[in-house]
Amino acid sequence: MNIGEASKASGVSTKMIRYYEQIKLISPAHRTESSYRTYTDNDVHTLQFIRRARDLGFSVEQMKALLALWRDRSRASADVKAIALEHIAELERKAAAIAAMTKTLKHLASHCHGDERPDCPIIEGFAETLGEGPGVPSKFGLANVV
Amino acid sequence: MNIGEASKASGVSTKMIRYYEQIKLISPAHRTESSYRTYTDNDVHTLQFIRRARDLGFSVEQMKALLALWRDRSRASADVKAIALEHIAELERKAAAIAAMTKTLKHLASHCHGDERPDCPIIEGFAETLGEGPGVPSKFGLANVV
DNA sequence: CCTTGACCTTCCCATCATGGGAAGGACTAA
DNA sequence: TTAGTCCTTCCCATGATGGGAAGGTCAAGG
Repeated sequence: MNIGEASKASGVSTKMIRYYEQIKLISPAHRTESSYRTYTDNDVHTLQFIRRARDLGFSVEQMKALLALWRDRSRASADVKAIALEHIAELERKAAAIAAMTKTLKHLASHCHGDERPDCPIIEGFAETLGEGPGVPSKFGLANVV
Repeated sequence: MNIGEASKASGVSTKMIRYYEQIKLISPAHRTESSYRTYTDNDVHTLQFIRRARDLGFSVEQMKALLALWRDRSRASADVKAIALEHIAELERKAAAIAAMTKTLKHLASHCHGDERPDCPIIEGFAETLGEGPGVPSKFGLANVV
């Protein structure tokens, strides 16, 4: 089948299928004489696998590892579980960061009248020095999580 | 003061200060004769404002709006609150998406022995057709949230 | 047989916020 | 004066995704 049909069958856009091929997440599709990509049911199966992993938030790198483990029938289930647990930890870290932001914002918002008057604890909270000193010089601040 | 000092004082990297100037989030810094950027305490205050808003997950666009409201002493607190509430809603949407992924993954992982044996419900869960049909053709799948 | 429309191809660009690094100029302390 | 640290601009990379242009291919219907 053509790339469009494979896309519909797998739920992965044609753009992404070509991209996944380019970055070698999947092997190059067979081509017709006129260089159209063709896909087998097996290829679609792989694409579905990718879509499900992606929908669970796995990165391309993690999916590469998962695909390799999927194909390796003799691998230990512990190998798969390790990737999953690591990803769960990552998700929980992000959830915690989001929860912290939400909590702070809700706190500020709850003290804001939200009417026509100008005084607003939210914006004052951003403006006031809260004794934090120099900010976290981290490569990955809270913002990257959102 | 120079950009390096302003960076340390505000917690915003020099790279980002220049970037924020470029995209007009902040106004162009004054320059010395040798075209070094110089910053006043007031400029640093603005940068701190930006850093705090950023740490709470606001986008550059939202920060533009917040800065304008900050400077406008006659604006209604409702205007600020609206932005904050919208952002809270966005954060909660992301938190929900992450929670859904985490739940699914934990469920799969809990049924995986995690030993040397090859059978693994996690990877089988990705591989099996679960009757989902064509995937969500959305521009923004779950994955974008992470 | 030819046209039309839907598909396919590759290539380049944009997103968002951030950092890396190179090449070269400016300043400061010894 | 020299060494070292700062500054400047410019270009490139990230990750996963989409948009769109320019042009080739294919199938159905007149």
